[in-house]
Amino acid sequence: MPGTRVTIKDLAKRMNLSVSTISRALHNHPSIGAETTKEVWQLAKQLGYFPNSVASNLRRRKTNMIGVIVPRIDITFHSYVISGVEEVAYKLGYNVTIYQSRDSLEREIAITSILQTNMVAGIIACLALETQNCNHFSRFNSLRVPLVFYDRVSNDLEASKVIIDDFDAASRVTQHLIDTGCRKIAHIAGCQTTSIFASRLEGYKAALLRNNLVFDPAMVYCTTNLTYEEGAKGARKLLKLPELPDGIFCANDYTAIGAIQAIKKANLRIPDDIAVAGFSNYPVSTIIEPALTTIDDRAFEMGKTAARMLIRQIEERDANIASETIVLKTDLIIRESTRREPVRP
Amino acid sequence: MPGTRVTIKDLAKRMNLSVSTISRALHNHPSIGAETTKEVWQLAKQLGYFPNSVASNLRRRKTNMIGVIVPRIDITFHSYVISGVEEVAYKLGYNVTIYQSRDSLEREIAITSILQTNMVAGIIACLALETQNCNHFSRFNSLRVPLVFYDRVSNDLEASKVIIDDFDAASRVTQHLIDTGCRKIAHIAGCQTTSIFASRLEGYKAALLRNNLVFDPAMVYCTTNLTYEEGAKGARKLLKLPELPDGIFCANDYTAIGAIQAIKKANLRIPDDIAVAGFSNYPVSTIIEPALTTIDDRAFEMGKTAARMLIRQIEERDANIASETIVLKTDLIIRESTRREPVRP
DNA sequence: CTGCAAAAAGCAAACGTTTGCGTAAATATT
DNA sequence: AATATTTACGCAAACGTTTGCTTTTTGCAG
Repeated sequence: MPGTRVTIKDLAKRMNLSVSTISRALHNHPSIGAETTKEVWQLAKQLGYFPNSVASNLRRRKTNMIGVIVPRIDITFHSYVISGVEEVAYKLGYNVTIYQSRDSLEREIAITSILQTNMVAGIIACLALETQNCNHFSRFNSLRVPLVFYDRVSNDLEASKVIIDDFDAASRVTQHLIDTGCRKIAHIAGCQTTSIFASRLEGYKAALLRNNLVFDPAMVYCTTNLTYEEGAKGARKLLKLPELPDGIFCANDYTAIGAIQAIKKANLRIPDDIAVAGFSNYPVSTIIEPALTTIDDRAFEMGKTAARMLIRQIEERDANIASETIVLKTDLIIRESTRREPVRP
Repeated sequence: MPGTRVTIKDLAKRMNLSVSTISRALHNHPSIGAETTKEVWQLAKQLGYFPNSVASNLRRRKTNMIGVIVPRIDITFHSYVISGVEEVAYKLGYNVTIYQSRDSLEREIAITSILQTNMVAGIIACLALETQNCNHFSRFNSLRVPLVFYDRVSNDLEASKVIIDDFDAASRVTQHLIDTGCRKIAHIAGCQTTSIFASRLEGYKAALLRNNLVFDPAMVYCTTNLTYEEGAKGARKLLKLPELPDGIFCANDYTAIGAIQAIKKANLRIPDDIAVAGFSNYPVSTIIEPALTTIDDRAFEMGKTAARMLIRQIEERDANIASETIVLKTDLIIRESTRREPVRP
């Protein structure tokens, strides 16, 4: 950034003061006279002085940059999280720099190096699907850079987490399906090496067992990426089963919507023939017909919480805070896709 | 970032070389012996050395940080743009820092100050709705920080732009509606102080006139924020007109979807009674029923283009590139919401 | 051996702040 | 009036790199 930037030195020369005095004045340090301080501020404004934060960062040996690693920015969930992070970061004087792992472990590792090089003050991350172990994050422990995971978290690493109770949420959705009369409930599941998706499967299982329903592995369709297409594919497969399911719990809203479209194309009624529930409460879940029953996963809230937690850890680093885990409450949002009419005789 | 970071000095001491030699070796400078260079790299890896980019940035007087200002991250369009920006920035060795103006001028101004303080290498921005004049961006001209606007751009400022031809796109959609037999076409318009939305209105008008259809101001419903709710509200209002429209062109997909839902609630058929077209080609436009005819605005492409353009300007700054404008091609995507059956006799 | 060019490495300043410590003048305390 | 205290400011080093210039070392022809 060339072009002639005005620096503290320029102000010092102009006022016949030392740079240290200027610096202190600009920070309203008490040891500088009120009059002087005022004049410095005036001149600074007049000359269009802007502090150079990279110099400041170097000297102070810390930045106020928060590094965020998301799988993909353009997935609704993550864009909401980022929005929340940016919101609180901005208010507390932090900057946010963003990287997409695109669910690639290799890229995630490269990003951690970049973050270290850039001296970020703290990190918020959602693990890539490919990521099994988190050695590449462990360096931040020794560097004393706080680290907060959200949603897809690591258990083999000392770090803070903001999550929802996927097991509980999944179990509640499933229970809801049972309550509306479903007896043969299928599940379109996410990548089972990722704990949140494994938990959703477990929650589903638990609800079945709790209600004395059999758990049939054939009723579970596993996908790696939870897209519309995968949802539709899963539904088509489930519809070919000898015994048709009367309810489907999908691991996210995208697959649920794909499933709904496939089911409608097969000329089956939702929810009368098959009830469908999703997970995340994306805006699109109110657009699809019938509107989708789903779990609100509090994405924006999750971003804000992660940022607040991280910043607290950054600022109280001396206090040596133990890592903490926050579990956000989720809401079951009931809409038409599971609102079964009482069967007419 | 305390914790003991290993620096160039540490390497120098360990190898009995000067820091300058180490620095040059790490940059594979030819004036350092091949053997030495190799050993330096080895030791660096062994000791876990990572360059400190803030020191480097200070010395080189430039960063490789690209500042991005978006109205909101969680709007589909912008999240795609950001994704594109991040994608090319990552590949070319740049970092991306993101700020939301939330369509507030005040906040946008504050953000420009932050960016200056942070010595960003270049800026990509989409103007806030509130922004009428761009004085707060002009400082980057004198600082010689390249600036690329996308989508909502400023005309009263020397800066590069990546846009689509809103007038042309709108005119094509409207023509399409006319071609399918619509004769009384309404328009749900965006904030008219924003040029892209004004252009869309103009394009709509132009298509009408070109086809000898009257332009009726009563057929235009203006909104400030193009939300689902506003779309529904606009549609309800249009449905109360003495003469019902037989087609509606909406300034974006959100309003189009709101309109579709309102029209369906009013028990009118789409497209038979009223055809509806949107703008942006959000994923949700394939979810709504009937699927929405719309303009693909190439959001991801726009982000990539803006980033490439910006980085070129950053790196060829000496060349003193004049600001340039790139107009991306748009596609008219025809779906069920305008696909009228030939009227049966 | 000498001289000389090329190769390899070192010196030291600079980037713009921050900050511990020191000091002079102004004020307060006996 | 002499000492102690406070107030207001300056000095200079440091943060970790980069880089123009200088110096040393090496290789080699004369």
